[in-house]
Amino acid sequence: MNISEVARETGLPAKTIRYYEEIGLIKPLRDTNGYRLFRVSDVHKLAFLGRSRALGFSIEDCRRLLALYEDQCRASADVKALAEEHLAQIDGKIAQLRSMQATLRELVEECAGDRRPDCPILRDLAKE
Amino acid sequence: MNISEVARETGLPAKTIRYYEEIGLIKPLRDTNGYRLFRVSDVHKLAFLGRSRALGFSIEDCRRLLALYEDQCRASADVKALAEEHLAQIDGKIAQLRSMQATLRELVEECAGDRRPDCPILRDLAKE
DNA sequence: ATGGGGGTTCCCGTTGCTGGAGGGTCAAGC
DNA sequence: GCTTGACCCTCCAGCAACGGGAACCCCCAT
Repeated sequence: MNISEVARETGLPAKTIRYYEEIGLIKPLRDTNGYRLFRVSDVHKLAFLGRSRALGFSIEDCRRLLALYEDQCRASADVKALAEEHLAQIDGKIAQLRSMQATLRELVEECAGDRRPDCPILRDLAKE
Repeated sequence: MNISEVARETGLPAKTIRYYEEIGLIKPLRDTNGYRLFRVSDVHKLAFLGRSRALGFSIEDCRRLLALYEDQCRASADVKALAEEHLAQIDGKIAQLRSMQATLRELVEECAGDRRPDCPILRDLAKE
């Protein structure tokens, strides 16, 4: 399988697939002409990576997840720990965004949004 | 005022202040020895930037907000539009994070987290 | 032979800084 | 006058996770 076919199957851009090879996440074979040659297992790994990334795991986390996936002797506790840590970070980010959202919503509601220069949003940003 | 004093007052790292000058957000004076010399208005702008950034506005948005702030003839509608657009992006990000959070929470709950290799998290990431 | 649609590498740009190297400046103490 | 330490300066590299584009190779059909 060549790269564009793999891209179609996994939904990942070819650029991303090349990048994943560059950083050692996959190691496709090479054809005599220099083209990458993907095995089914490579495609499988790429799909795994795509789903891990879609859940917001960092590349380094994905690397660890992939290693655990390939290790038949893994302990599910290790996977769970990784996922829980990531979940905690997501929780934190959501909290932060919600705080911004709340503040902004208030300010936007207070703002007349007309031609006059007076604006509670700017006033808040400039306060003190 | 020199940079470390401004850093203390605004809560921004000196590096960040230099960076903001580099990209043209502020234009402090220079002392004869080459040191930056900050006016009260510079400090004020930096505080404004700090609060805008804390609300999640991008640097370019901050630049626009600052321009609106300085423009006595601005229309509050312009500020409101900017804020609403940003708010919409925050809403989108929260939605995305919540979807990740929901999926991850489910998977984490299903996972035994013991020494056995069987793991629903990995199974989900590898599915199909 | 030529054209079009693959593939390849390499390098720069993104966002918003942060860290560090290498060097000038200033105020205090001896 | 000299040193020491705490400032300040500029410039360069790097982070995450790619994306865009140049310059070039390869293969197949007409």
